[in-house]
Amino acid sequence: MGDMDNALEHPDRNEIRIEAVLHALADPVRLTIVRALATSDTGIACGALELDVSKSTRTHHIRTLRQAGVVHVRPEGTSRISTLRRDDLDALYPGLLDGVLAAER
Amino acid sequence: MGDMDNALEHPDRNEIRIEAVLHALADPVRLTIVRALATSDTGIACGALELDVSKSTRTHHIRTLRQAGVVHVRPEGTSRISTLRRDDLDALYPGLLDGVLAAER
DNA sequence: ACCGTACTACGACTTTCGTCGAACTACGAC
DNA sequence: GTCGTAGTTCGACGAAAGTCGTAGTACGGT
Repeated sequence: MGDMDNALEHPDRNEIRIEAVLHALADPVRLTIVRALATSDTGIACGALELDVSKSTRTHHIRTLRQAGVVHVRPEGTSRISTLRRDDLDALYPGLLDGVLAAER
Repeated sequence: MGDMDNALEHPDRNEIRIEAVLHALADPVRLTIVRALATSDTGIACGALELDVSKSTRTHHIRTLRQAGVVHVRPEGTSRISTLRRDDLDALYPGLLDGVLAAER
């Protein structure tokens, strides 16, 4: 059953590092994902995201976002539903997420 | 006199891209620089920054920040004084900078 | 003019990162 | 059970990024 190295592990709020968050957001694909998640309270399955990258690349980006503490991922059937960890990010870095999302250019 | 490729060129406010800003901020050395600049209205010379990297690396990071639109650099004698482009960043991405700087951890 | 200080330019090297395809696991439906 | 769908894992690859030392430019002081 794999190595369990990152079997849906999420950092606690106090384990989230600003450097990792910024790095996670500093990629066009991941930024697209975050923007999509920001418009959905229910969350979005990886495969339902409109991205022109392969499946494995999608997995890679979602994992990066998850390990950075930007998104929460929960299994649901055969899917993985991602949601933005808005409350945690707002608590740690008030304004950061809003500022990033304000850049609709 | 070099190639003038980036002779203190700064992007206009409307040329600043969020992706470049986030990438610029997503490095520990540059984050240190930004935090230092945030506490100084007069600006700081590259050499006056407390960093354990070489001179050329310092130049590299300051250029990255400048080209991303995060800092403004002006010559002053033999020094280059860097200042945070707080107004531009706040106008484009309100809250972003404050959020990043809130992370004093 | 000379010298020292402050920084930049240019390679070079190493590491990280984004990307992919192929093989694999997990779950639901039939 | 079989099949298909949804994601993951594992290398592998090329591109980008951080680091450095050396050499060079620019400016101020003497």
